[in-house]
Amino acid sequence: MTGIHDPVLAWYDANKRVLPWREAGASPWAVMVSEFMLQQTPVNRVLPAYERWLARWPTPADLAAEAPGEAVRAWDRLGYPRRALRLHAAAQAIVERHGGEVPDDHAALLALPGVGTYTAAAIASFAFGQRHAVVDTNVRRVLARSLTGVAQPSISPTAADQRLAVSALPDDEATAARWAVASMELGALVCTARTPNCAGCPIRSRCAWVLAGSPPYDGPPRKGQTYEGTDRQARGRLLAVLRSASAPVAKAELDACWPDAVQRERALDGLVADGLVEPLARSRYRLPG
DNA sequence: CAACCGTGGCT
DNA sequence: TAGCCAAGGTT
Repeated sequence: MTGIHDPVLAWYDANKRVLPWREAGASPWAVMVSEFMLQQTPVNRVLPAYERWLARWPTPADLAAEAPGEAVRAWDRLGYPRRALRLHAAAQAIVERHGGEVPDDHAALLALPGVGTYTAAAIASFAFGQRHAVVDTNVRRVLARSLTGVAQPSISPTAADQRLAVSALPDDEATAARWAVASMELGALVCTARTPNCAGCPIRSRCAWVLAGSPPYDGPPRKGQTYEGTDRQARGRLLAVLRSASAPVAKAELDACWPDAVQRERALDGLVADGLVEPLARSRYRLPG
């Protein structure tokens, strides 16, 4: 399996995208911001928000000093706005517990709000050059195909995925760090979910899935996520109104953005419970101050 | 652990 | 067109 390292690393050097968080001057904080934004949001949509965010808050302390609502507003339409709240809380934790510096320790990273197994490993690897299995959906797919020989990885991450990724990690720290980005980039650009570009793949001659004749996916059906008419959509509508408002918003204005009163109240209550919306006196609402 | 949590582009 | 998918985390 080590046979796949060199071709993927060489492919990466020749084909990697130029991304701001990969520049030599990118700080650990910049890497961390990018990782939060990239959780379930495509690169192209992250780029503008990322640039604005770092220009405004170049250090964790800068963000920590702001009201959380400003983070939610600056999050714009990246989706899953709780990530903005968690990034803000993580910035505060970094100031309080780590002197304002993004920690380089995996366990310390994992203890931050909004940082799970993947993000902790990604920051430790990308920002600090450490050796970690950085297992995201791209890497799971690359390993599922090239090593396991199946069209798609399991629906949700498993301990087996993690073990496989650990076993595929180069021994040398610097090489492991390069492998982490490179294997992820291969999954993003070539070994894609829908229509992989196997003709352009540096390891097609060693890929277990290709060698098996590229058999189609035969696992359980993937749950298609509906969106129309869901609480999520209602929450999105409500929050969009509050994001664009510069002053507290009257309840009546929120009522106008979603017809079903029961669902609307549930969504609003949920936003308040999540800390994304702050209720004020006289039935007015705003982003948390 | 399954369900929940946004938003938009692509096929 | 309607689904599928996107650098996950939390409960």
